[in-house]
Amino acid sequence: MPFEGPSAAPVSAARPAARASAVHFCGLCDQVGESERRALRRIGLRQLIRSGDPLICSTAGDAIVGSLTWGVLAVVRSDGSGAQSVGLVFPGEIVGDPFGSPANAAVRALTDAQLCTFPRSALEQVSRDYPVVQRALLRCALHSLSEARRWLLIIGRQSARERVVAFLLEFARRQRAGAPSGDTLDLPLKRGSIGDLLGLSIETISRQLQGLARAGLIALPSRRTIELVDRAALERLVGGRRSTIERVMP
Amino acid sequence: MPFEGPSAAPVSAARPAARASAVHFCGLCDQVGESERRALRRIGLRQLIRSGDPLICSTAGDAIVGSLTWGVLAVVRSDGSGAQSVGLVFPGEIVGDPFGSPANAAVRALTDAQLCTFPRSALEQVSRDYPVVQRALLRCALHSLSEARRWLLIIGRQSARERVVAFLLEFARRQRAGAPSGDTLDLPLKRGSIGDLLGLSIETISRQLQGLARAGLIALPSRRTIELVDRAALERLVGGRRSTIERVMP
DNA sequence: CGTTATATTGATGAGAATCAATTGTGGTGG
DNA sequence: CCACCACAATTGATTCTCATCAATATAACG
Repeated sequence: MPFEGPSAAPVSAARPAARASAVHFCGLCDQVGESERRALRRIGLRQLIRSGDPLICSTAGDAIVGSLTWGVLAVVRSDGSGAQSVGLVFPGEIVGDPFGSPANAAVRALTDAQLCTFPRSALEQVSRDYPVVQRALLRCALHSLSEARRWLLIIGRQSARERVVAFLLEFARRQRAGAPSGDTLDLPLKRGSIGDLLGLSIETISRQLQGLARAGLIALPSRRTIELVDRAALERLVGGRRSTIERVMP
Repeated sequence: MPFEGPSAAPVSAARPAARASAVHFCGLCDQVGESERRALRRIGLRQLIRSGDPLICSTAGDAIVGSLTWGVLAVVRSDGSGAQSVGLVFPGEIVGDPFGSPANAAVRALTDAQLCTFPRSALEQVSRDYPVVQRALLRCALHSLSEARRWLLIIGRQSARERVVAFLLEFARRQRAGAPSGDTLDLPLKRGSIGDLLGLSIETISRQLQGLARAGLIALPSRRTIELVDRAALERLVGGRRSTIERVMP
């Protein structure tokens, strides 16, 4: 347990809001100029979340919008029969609906995580004063949409094997911002969560991983570590389909 | 064939850009004031598209963004082995990526359709001058994201029966803006397209529809018409799962 | 009225869910 | 340090759903 503070403890937002190393193109604070950043810092709050904890998405009746600086989050739908993930959030991406009603957001931390949170209304004011912020938000939304579409393609028609491989490559891709050229994934998900995400059962995930390992395409040194041994072969497995991924908006 | 003009024929953009009846909250021209609307009208072009035609997403190297006024579009990914839809576009929603590279968008009309198209760069200029436009774009993007997440939930874990029912209800919901309280759907999709959208085969779609009809939940008066006879029962079929749909953004 | 797309229906098989049992992995306290 | 426990992961056996192949049937259309 890397964190010693209480979970989701607010921390004074004194420093610049983003670490240069762990963010990619979609960060909120990284797409804007110095003055906007100051304004954001003024209303932002730095939060630490412990793995497994839910993100509190509203404070005092006001929804919040968060910009993840490190860690991985999952967007989940929790109905009676267990939770289903519908997406992941990686560093640099944002979570929470700048317009939506508060309270019906469900986000859970898959790893210990850190994010800057902004009260919805305050953020709105800032984005009125600084159009660039508005622009950054739009970019983020479009990015998330693109990722959601990506998942749709994977979930839609692929076999279990293809889904698992796609997941691994996807995870490697999105995580790479933090750990460059990593052929060793440190998966923060347990099998069940992967299953949720891919629409497969725990057992199927396990079997597929073992199968891939037996085929020599990956290695499973520890329970939560996966090595991409033969990345080329893995990409060939999902290859035929990845040709024209589109960055469309509707 | 309702349209006589050539497909995708540009039409002079003389009138106000939206018909009041067929749009809902996410229209581009309907969320902004009069002056913004004038600016948009100046750069917009009205286009008619024939059912089945692809939307040309770039003109002269510049991508376009379109705001659908009526009809239904599908966002498709077309790889070697046939097309797969990843989403529908209903009146009032927009299509095309305001930031993305041109040319790799794939959108096809499912019905005859009409939309206002804007050159990407011109739209960007307008949204710089009028922050409200930027805001409207963000709203649209978030709306689309929400819909994409919805699909993810449906496609993710549901059985064929549930998916088909969910599709019908979803379609009824989204189409209702045009035809209020419609328990009679005029499906512009052929079975194959539904299959694409739901990740099911043509035959399965057919079987499920027939099954629902035999159970008395729907009626199939004609090939492209579906009546929701027992909407309550239909909603019960997908019900358990729809509880906490979330409008989240990450 | 033939011709071509589209839809329905049936038979079969592959793949994944499910049920059930076992094996690992940490964590705790005796 | 080891026994013990709760939890995660693996493995096997079985069932069931859906894709696939194949054969009509029904429109749609010139």
